[in-house]
Amino acid sequence: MQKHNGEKYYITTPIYYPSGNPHIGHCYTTTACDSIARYKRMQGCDVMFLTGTDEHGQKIEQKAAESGVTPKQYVDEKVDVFKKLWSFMNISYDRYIRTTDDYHIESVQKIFKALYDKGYIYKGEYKGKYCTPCESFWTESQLDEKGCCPECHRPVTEAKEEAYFFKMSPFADRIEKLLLETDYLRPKYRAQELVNNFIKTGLEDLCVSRTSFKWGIPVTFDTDHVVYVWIDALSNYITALGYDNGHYDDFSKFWPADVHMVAKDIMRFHAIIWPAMLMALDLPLPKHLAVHGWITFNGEKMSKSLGNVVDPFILGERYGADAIRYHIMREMALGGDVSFSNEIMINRINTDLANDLGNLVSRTVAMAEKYFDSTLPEEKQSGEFDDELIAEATALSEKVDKLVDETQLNLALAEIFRVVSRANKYIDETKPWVLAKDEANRSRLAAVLYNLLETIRIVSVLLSAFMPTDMPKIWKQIGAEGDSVLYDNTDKFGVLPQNVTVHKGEIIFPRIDVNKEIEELNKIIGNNKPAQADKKESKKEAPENVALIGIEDFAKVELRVAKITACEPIKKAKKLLKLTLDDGDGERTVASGIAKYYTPDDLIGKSVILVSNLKPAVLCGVESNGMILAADDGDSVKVIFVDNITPGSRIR
RNA sequence: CGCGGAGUGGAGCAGUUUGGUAGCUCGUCGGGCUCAUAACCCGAAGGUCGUAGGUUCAAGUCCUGCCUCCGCAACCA
Repeated sequence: MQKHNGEKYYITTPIYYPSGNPHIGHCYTTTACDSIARYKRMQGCDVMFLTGTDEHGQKIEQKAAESGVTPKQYVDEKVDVFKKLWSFMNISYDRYIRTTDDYHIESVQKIFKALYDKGYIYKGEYKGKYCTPCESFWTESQLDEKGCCPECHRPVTEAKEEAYFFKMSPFADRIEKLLLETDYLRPKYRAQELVNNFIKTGLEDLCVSRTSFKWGIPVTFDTDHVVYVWIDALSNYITALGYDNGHYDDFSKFWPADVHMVAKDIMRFHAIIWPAMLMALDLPLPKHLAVHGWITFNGEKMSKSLGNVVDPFILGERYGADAIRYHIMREMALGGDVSFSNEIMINRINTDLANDLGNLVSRTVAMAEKYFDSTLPEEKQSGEFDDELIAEATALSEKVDKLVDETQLNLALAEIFRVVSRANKYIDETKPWVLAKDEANRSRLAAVLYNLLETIRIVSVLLSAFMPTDMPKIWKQIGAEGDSVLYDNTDKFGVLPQNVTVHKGEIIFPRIDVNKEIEELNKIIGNNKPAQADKKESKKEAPENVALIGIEDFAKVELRVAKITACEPIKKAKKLLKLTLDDGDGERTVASGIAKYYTPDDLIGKSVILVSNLKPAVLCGVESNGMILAADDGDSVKVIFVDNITPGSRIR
């Protein structure tokens, strides 16, 4: 049992990018933080729980333009949706930061200037391709086969601009130590990967300003520039406390943060860039970075573009916000991904909440009502099995404390439900319905029911951090109120009055009919057929979506027959083969992503169709001059061979 | 040989640090109970712990090779 008298505790979610509506993934991070925040408050901590939205950037600018509103109007609308969801999910954030808030803007400008004055920020030039929807710069070589964004496969725009850069290299050693030698990163096993990929290879300086769009925080001393995402977004964790602004005055109290919780896709920024920024500012580092995986839907990564986003509003409406909160926290282990499906969720709700916990409350309260007219008599008689139940119940809070501190919420919930199971077993052991048959057992029966009510009290108080809406309903039924529902009494037994009165009420977690429910959900959501089927279909449909072109467009592509004279794998690449071709005029080198399907021996001596006027590109260190044609059905790739014709022949 | 992680009963996972009866949840089958939301409790079946070697009295656990999968990085011109 931990008791904290006003000790500070600072926990944050990332600030979310409101270019679309929130989904179940946002819900996970936020409810996990909320549960920890609530738990810490129960323990007596002075908690600051921060969430918010990251509202700048080109993508927002464009989305707004598409909708015919100003960027500010656009984000205002989205922020409303986020806040509505958090209210719906019963999220108890203490502060909500928007990067468009005046005080944040003020701080960011000061931080930028401070870093510049210290010499950590300098002016340089940025060259690259920019994908607006993904808000990402790519180098030429990173683009996909169509020259589009490697993530979303939409067109990119050429970008070359004057930009400010943040020097990362001075902090490399300290960051490496932070990752490898401290318990900053959770889970730790990702540290090695980060160090090898980003630090050992030399930390590249970070581009921290842009001139290509306007929707951002202006750099005060060079107003053509706006601050690019890093310094704007990451610094929210300190500006929200009042760092370098007069709006709040909590920085000295709450910084450093106890936990930043993030999903693995932004781990890198929080594991490397954010510490570097803090080091540059001479500020203490946060204590922990808790990284969780993704919620995958029927095995597919959830993403807006794939259209398999689970709408938390729909689910919450059907099963209750607490059931959703419980499910995602019970399933998600620190670090790993978790597969989400309606079936898994409904089963989880049925087994744990309806069968085990809900039914435990229901049968206990029903017996108290039936045998004692709802009010237990004062006289109790202890007996066999009591000690074990009491020992497990009173030992629970200490275990949960530890696991919450380690941000292992799934394990904390498992511990709690172990005690729920123990209580159900206790009923079988003590057989109250048998005791009830003989008036002589009256005081023993009373003790059994009292022990059950106490166990339920302890369990439900600890669970109230995770399920804040439904646990008070249980308290009402078991007659718990006031001090008895305090965290401080979760390690004590005998807190409820001896003559406690129960109030039989509605079923708190109704059982859900799995088949019926899934059917209805599918009707509502509509598009969640098995992911495999979807994939195949969309691939087949793709050609129909391509716009018609005229012959003049086709004429731009020069196709020729070329003979493969030599072929070897490219060392650094998994998918690439380096082909040496005779195109009729001479030799050229082409890299082709067919290493999975062909060996060099399969290819040497054969003739293929070459796109001969393709711009050269460097792939894995090999300059590729053109591409060869191959058919791709998603599962395999077949190169198109041409027999018995002279290399260099035009194809029309 | 780019870096890292993982392969354990039908499914999902622990256990590997500090070798010594292979454990949990769900599912399946059988039994018990009837207070309860057809819920609860007990029991059983089912694993040569990816593979081939090695160290050892003893290996899921340590060592080596190989196979497969995943993540990151890097490329499917």
